[in-house]
Amino acid sequence: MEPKNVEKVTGAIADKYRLAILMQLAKQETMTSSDVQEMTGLSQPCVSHHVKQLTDSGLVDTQKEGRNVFLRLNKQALQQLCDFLKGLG
Amino acid sequence: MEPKNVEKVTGAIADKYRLAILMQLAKQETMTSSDVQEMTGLSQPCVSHHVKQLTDSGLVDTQKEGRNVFLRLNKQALQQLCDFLKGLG
DNA sequence: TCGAATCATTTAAAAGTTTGAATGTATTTG
DNA sequence: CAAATACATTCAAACTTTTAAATGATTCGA
Repeated sequence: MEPKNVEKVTGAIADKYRLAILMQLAKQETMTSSDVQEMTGLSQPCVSHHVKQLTDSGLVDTQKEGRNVFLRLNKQALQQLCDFLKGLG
Repeated sequence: MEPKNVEKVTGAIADKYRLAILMQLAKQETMTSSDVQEMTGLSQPCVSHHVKQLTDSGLVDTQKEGRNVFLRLNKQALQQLCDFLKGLG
């Protein structure tokens, strides 16, 4: 993984709410933006913004079905970050 | 590693200059703040600020010798972050 | 001891992030 | 079709981070 991408991915993780989303997706496989809204208590536009950061970073994939957007962890992206960190240590 | 700490550590990584410092420490074992200043071209106070973020996060240990501060990667902290990420994926 | 070197802190400006209200689009339900 | 639901986008305010100038402390060398 390129440093520029590491910067982006770690930046995506480095937020209370986004980390909570990632942790929930680790337990739960998928959730919708509405689920996130309920879980966090954030406004819908704010959730939309956080979800965008997660998808832009590659950590989360989305799949639109009807009105809903389903989020899913991208385990490969996580693995790639892990590999980069191992390369450092 | 606690989520709160993950947030802090990933936040410490998520910067161009701080990531460059970490990558250099992966190659070079130790460097001083002056070395960082030279490497990055940043002002001395700015370097001091970034180094503080890295040490506060636990990713970097410092050792003062005379006028110099020697930086060193904390591999255990890196490993702990890695373990957390593995737990997600 | 004097001057230079290394680093920390304070302060303030510039840049970036986070947030929600308002609004818009698309989809489902009655 | 009208109303409701799910989500995106635009905008502006609040907040945080990044940056360097100014200053101060400590250490080393001549």
